[in-house]
Amino acid sequence: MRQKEKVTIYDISKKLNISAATVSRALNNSNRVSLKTKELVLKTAKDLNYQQNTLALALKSGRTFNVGVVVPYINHTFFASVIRGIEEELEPKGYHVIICQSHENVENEAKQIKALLNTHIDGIFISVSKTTEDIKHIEAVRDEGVPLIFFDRKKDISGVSSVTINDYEGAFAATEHLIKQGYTKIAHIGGDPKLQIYKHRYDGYIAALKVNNITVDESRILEVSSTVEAGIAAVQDLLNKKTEFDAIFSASDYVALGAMRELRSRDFKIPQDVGIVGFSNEPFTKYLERPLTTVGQTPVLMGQIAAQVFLEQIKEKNKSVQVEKRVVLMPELYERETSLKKGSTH
Amino acid sequence: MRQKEKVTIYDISKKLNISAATVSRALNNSNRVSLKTKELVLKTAKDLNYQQNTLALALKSGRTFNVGVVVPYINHTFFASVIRGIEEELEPKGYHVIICQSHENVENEAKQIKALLNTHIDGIFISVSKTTEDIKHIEAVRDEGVPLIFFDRKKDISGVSSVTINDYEGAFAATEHLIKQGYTKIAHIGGDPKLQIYKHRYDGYIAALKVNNITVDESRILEVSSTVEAGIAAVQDLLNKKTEFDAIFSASDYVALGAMRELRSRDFKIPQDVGIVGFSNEPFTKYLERPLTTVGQTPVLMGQIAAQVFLEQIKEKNKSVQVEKRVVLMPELYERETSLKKGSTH
DNA sequence: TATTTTCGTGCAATCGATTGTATTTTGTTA
DNA sequence: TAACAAAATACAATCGATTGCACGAAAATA
Repeated sequence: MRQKEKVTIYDISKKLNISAATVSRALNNSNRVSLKTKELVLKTAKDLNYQQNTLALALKSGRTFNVGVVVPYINHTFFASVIRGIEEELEPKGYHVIICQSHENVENEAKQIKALLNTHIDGIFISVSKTTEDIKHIEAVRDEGVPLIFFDRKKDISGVSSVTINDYEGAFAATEHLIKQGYTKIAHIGGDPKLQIYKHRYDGYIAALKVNNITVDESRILEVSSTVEAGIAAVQDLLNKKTEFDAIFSASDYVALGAMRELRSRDFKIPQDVGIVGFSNEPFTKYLERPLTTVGQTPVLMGQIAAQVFLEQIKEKNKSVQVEKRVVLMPELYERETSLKKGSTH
Repeated sequence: MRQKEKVTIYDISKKLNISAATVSRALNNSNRVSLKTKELVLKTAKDLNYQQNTLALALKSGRTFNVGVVVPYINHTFFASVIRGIEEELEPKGYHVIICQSHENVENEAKQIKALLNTHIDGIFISVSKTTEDIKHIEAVRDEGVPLIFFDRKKDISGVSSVTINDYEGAFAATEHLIKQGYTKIAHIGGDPKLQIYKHRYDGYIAALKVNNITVDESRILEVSSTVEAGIAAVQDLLNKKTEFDAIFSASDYVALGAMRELRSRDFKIPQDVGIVGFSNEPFTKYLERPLTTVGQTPVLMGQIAAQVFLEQIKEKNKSVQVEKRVVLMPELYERETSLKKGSTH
């Protein structure tokens, strides 16, 4: 298994007795090469199975046509779908998407970004980890002049574009939906408010209560990580403390799943005794024994738009204008069984 | 936002009035450079915030320290976990893992592989798509002399190593477990046997029936794609055709989920009327209202081993020996409620 | 036919780091 | 102190493609 010899433009130039410069120009369809030579070069390139060495090209041009995407977890459908959206937009333009995961760990995130910068990507898309407070590693991207786009989970850094969804409105709609279904003692199991998304969901929840003249009871509000186990623990916590509640608005589908499981094991009836709404519309929510009401976020669209923002940005890179673009998408509530006390509204 | 000027070894060499060659050797800790110069260079490199240009290095050395992983879907926990295993082994050694998805589409797969080869990765890990029959694009990897490792879903190509699990034994154990629970009319909803994994699961199912003197009823055997929807349709199909069955061994957790949902909506009781076993131990299986019995595959370990095989292979690359290594892992049955007619065995 | 313009090509530098082969400097020994 | 070995450093080619500049030949113009 000998390493196959790579064919270079020099091999072509030797074979045709012309200079490598001409071969390069011919391959790039320069109008400074005669049609005859062009055809000859193209044919020879094909015959020899010439493959352009992208490393050499990247070294010379400074562009690699690779972009990096950093997400907390690749196996969350939400993030996987955003990535899909980015791929759909960028692959037709010749870009290759390098996917990295931070595992919700800021050190990992910094490492991944460093590795990406080191391989000279043309841009970075990032949804920051929960533990990301120090943002030196993110500012470093901007400082190197590498286009940077936040999606879903952002940090406020001037000059950096972002594509997010309106978590506030999503949470507001979810909470108001519960209220309209007749629930009044609505608990909120949210996430760390250091992440804007969780802060906004919390705000939306509070606003919906206030608009509907329901007093906010702090004991019904918990902050947990977004895992099934945390959802189980959260319900145990509420029950142990004898906190009254007849509904839960969770900022995560996984937490909602855990909550449902724990409630069920204690013989609470869903949605009769307790109504539940999650967030993200993970695929499993639809197929649960009792399908989960949840807020859907159009992640593919989010990825597509993020990619478009990136493409605009590299266009403008030469002109020394700096444009910061903030796109906010509207979420949609999927009303399913876990919250329909009164029966389907459709 | 000016592009930060990159610091090169030439900048260091100019500043210290020495040649770039010496700087390079100093940075690489060559013993042909005096300790004094070394220290000077290292200090200056730090002061100027020198970052090695990996593109130049890759161009010269032919190694990029990037490896590619191609999977059908990144959001399947199984694949995500394998990737995690690969990362765990390879990142400490300075490698960067580039993740790609084929979306179960052979053309996509070929495109991704081409893109990877084009960016000069040092190796490729792949779990082939369901639609992969023509394997020219995979043979091309081997022919270019790029180390290639199959995991989970493999094709038989001589000289290519693989890490798989023993699907036969997993299926055998799952089926025999159902038999021991008293089920006799066990249906099998499998996948396309063109994929070895599904063929082996089918074989294990058949073998378990035969060993236990249960006649194989072809009408109880279906082939579907591994989605929830396909599981729903499969059960509908069985019922429409009035096929008798008191258990289902599914080659996919997603299909099992769909099957459960459809059975439940028709008022079948699980596990009393119908026992169910899935395959993969996807995280949601544990948290279903009725937790799903399933076959677990140690995917993180699979990734780790695949990475180790890769590391061995690049070591041996220089010596012109060609070693093909086939590692087969043993799966484990997780007995949960959907199959425990007689109650827990523990 | 002489002069200018256009066209097609080649030369050589460049991107940044590595490395075999000089060459210089230092140190050792007679 | 001359002669030589050893150590430290410099030179220059290399990886593969691109591109500004120069040059010669052909074509257009006077």
